[in-house]
Amino acid sequence: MAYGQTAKRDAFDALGDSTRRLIFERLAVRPAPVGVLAATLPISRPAVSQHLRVLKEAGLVSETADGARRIYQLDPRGIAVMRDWLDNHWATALGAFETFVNDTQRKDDPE
Amino acid sequence: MAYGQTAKRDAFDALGDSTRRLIFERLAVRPAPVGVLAATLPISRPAVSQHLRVLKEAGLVSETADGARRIYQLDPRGIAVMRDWLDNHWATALGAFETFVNDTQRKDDPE
DNA sequence: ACAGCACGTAAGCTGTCACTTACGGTAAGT
DNA sequence: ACTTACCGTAAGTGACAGCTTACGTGCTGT
Repeated sequence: MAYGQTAKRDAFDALGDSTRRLIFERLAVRPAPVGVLAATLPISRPAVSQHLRVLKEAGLVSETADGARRIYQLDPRGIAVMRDWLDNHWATALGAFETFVNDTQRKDDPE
Repeated sequence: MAYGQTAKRDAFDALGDSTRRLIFERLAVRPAPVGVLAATLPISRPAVSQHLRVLKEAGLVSETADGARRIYQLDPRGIAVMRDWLDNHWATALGAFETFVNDTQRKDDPE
């Protein structure tokens, strides 16, 4: 499990920024190089590069060299890690909720 | 759809902080009041309160009054919003990837 | 070989956010 | 009624993170 729980950078940290979520959504529609992404965003091109590095370290995007350009696209591994985390904790919460109800219904029993 | 895409605060913004992810994980195991959470965390109790407010605004946790204490527990709505977002964009990315391959395989055709 | 393009990195600045201490409010116990 | 416990809010501070400009590198075409 190379991508056990977290990558070099946590995927949730990466998607915690709204600009990176925008980039993520653009890449979901269509893989693109840095310049194209920067043209549709209100920030400079180096800023997009920095965001892409964070997303890459989180395992959310992958890089493909194409001459002088670098094509970025979504990476399924990072998304899988996030989904697993959500599902796992949600399953735990469901079990805990039953225990919680059983513990508290002794003194409380609404309809 | 009261919780269409985002709540008052985006769920990804809320889980972008590692301390809030810790609180989230603790609440997944077992609903708890503020004081109990703060006792197991390296930060003060008011700090935990502030984090809980962020998580609540994001629809990730819900509050239940129990005398002077406030029991916090996970809220399925916020988690569902995040999963939907991930699944939706991932599905989009899969479709886009096919288009991308079709466009680029004209000059490239590996096995 | 040289000019031009696409991109990453470095350095510096600024705003935001997480944390603290101090305070006020509500509920339970004596 | 008074004290104690549990909690949220306000105000202030410090650190981090995102942004910009400037620069260096590698690839492409003429």
